[in-house]
Amino acid sequence: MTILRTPHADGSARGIPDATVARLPVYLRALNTLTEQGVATCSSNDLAENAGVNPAKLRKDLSYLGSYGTRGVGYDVEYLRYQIAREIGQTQDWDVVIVGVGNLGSALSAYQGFSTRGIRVAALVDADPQRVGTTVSGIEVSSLDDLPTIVEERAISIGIIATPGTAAQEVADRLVEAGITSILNFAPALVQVPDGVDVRKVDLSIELQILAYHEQRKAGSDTTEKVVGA
Amino acid sequence: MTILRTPHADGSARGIPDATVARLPVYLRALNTLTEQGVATCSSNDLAENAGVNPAKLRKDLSYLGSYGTRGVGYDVEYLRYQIAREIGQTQDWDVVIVGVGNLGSALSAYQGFSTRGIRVAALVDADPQRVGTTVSGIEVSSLDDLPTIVEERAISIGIIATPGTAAQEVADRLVEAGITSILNFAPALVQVPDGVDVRKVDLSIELQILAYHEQRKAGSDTTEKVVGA
DNA sequence: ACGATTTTGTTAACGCGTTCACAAACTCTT
DNA sequence: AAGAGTTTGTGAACGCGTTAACAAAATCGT
Repeated sequence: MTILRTPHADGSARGIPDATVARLPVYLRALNTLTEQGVATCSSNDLAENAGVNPAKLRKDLSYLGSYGTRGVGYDVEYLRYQIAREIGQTQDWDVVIVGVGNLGSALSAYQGFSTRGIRVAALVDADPQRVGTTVSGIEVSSLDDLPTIVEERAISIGIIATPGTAAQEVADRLVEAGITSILNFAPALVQVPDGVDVRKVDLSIELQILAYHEQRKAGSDTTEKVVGA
Repeated sequence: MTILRTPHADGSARGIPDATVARLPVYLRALNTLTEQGVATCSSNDLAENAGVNPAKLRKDLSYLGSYGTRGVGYDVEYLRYQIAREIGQTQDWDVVIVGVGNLGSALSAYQGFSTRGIRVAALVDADPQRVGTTVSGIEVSSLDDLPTIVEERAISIGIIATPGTAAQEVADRLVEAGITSILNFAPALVQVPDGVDVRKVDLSIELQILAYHEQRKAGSDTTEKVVGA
């Protein structure tokens, strides 16, 4: 069996590189900033600076979506914003369910950045009976056992794992079983999922460990590097 | 002026690719898992599976550190764990300061995953006078104005921004001014820092937006893709 | 109307990272 | 001791992403 994607036809489904997809939300935010500043038109240079990327890279990224700029002029901020929003599905709101209402889960449920970006925390779930029934960020916490019902009733396709690492795989299994097809995993553990389910992982300590590595090199370079010549 | 790094001499400072550095903490965790399971020796296949990467990639990554395995046998789990820990500076604890004690900052200050990975939250700082003086996760919240003193006294080199996006640049400036040379930015905003300061960015909503994009394609593929052949 | 200027969209070169494939090196069995 | 079987370390091929460079297309000034 072969799946052919419409190559350039309707304007929606081409093969956009992963690296580009990951930057589209960044461009979206930069465009929002420009709108707030009352800017109606911008060049790729302007936008690239606001997004923190190379202008050529920005133009190449946008070229995967279509030709939404005008040569000699630039991009209409509002128009481009809409085109990108449509491309990444931000013309609608996405309901998500958070599993694990500990410190991190609670913080995520209250996170302001979600609502302004089309993410709505629709349900909270926890395995701990003591937490079930309590209200967090104005949402009543449900039992992990009710996941299938919640997911189906509210047509949720995205789940967030905010549990300890030991529970992550179990939770992932139950999310998939309940019909979730995209998972954002904050637990410090690798989770296995069947084909067709997307998993992204955010590991808070790894980011710090990477910084620590570079710190160590900065400090260590005083002794292990040799400064030569003029 | 030219800076030469010792190419292969003492065993510490070579030019390890960024992509490899980002994976070393993952290997470290996988090795810890193996240790807990009582495994004393493992092959690159075993370890790669635990880390969720291609075995060849794992071996190549490790080859940047040195030759710590034995052909025909594999890797001594404890020995390799120590070598990686030393390479990424995890033989010591790293003190960090968190700026912004809102929902996210509070959650981070209580995050269990840090302590087990050599990260110690040494100080909490907030600009809001109402929060200064309160105790969060057993740590007294200090004023943002005290940042220089705190950073110097406790020899902190890593700072975490957990403020709203609007405050991010201001906080970054003050962190740099206080002597911080590595920043982990959770605020949904781009921060500019001088050369010599490392910044890494974690954007919680972007990760979800990327998932939403793929979800949209999954849903949309019913109509825009054509399934051909058998 | 037309040349000068601006800025996009795109092609081509480049570099980094991943993966394959295999020789080198080790253990185990006989 | 020697051959069979493992597994590492690495050179080479490959692919993806980034960047530079430029032609195409628009505006502006005269």
